[in-house]
Amino acid sequence: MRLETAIGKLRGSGHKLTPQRLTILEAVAEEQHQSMADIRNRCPRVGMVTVYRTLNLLSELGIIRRIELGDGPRYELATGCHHHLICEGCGNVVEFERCPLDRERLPEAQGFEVSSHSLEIYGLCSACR
Amino acid sequence: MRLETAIGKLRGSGHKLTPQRLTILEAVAEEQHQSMADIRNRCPRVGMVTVYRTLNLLSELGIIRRIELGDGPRYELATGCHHHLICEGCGNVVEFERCPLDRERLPEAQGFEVSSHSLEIYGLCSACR
DNA sequence: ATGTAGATGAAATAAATTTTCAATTAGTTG
DNA sequence: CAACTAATTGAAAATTTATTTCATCTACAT
Repeated sequence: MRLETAIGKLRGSGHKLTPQRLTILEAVAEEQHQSMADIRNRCPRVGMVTVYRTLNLLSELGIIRRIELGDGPRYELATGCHHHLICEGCGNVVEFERCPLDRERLPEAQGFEVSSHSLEIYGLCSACR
Repeated sequence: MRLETAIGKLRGSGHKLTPQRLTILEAVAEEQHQSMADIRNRCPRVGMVTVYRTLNLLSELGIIRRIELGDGPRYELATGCHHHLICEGCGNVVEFERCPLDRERLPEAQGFEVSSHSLEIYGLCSACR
């Protein structure tokens, strides 16, 4: 999802676009799986309360998503595909692009309409093996 | 992973098997994605501190895993495959068994040795559509 | 049975998150 | 474009969640 789409969703659901919200959105969009600390560092002038509230609002609207990769909560834009490799040795996380999902085997048959997904693959990185 | 395997891992890494740890392990094993509240309800006689410490220990040992499905942290046995359908409308979560991953497309080539994974599929359940 | 390193839990502490509420502002309306 | 209003912000307080401390206890090796 592009930033513009996110802003459209926000406005479309009757919320105001404030400079704070824009800053936070940009912070989350800038890189994958941002921690609270990452986000607050990128938004030094936005009050903590607003950061928490905005992350909750954006999550509820389905614009961003909270994920767990081993340490605390992290946030990402709720785009179609996220794939993470998580090393159980050193805790390092890297993304990869190529989607290993077989669409044929997705459970759409149950009446569930799939919009996006997040995949966490656990194992050992080459350094830790 | 069966409970026995988990116990083996725990002991094998030089930790003691206490009744508290066993209770907590059983609580996590009993059902998928258990919340802190779920776990504490199932372990009423185990002190809060021990619950937190044990969940951290078991996570570090790779026996259990912390995941995020929309509300707070949840815990599961770190078995090979977990697949969740998360409705963005009502927040409901259901599991499904059939693994939609195409092993061929997993990034083992990068020297990463895959041991397990967790997949979260977001969308709308039939009721919310 | 005994010894001991490791484990537990109550209390205190710290960290993370939410609520409250007065002041501010985005976006509409005249 | 000035005025209005409901939504938003943020400082402080409150609450919730998680960790540290430390005296006591116990699993398990001997």
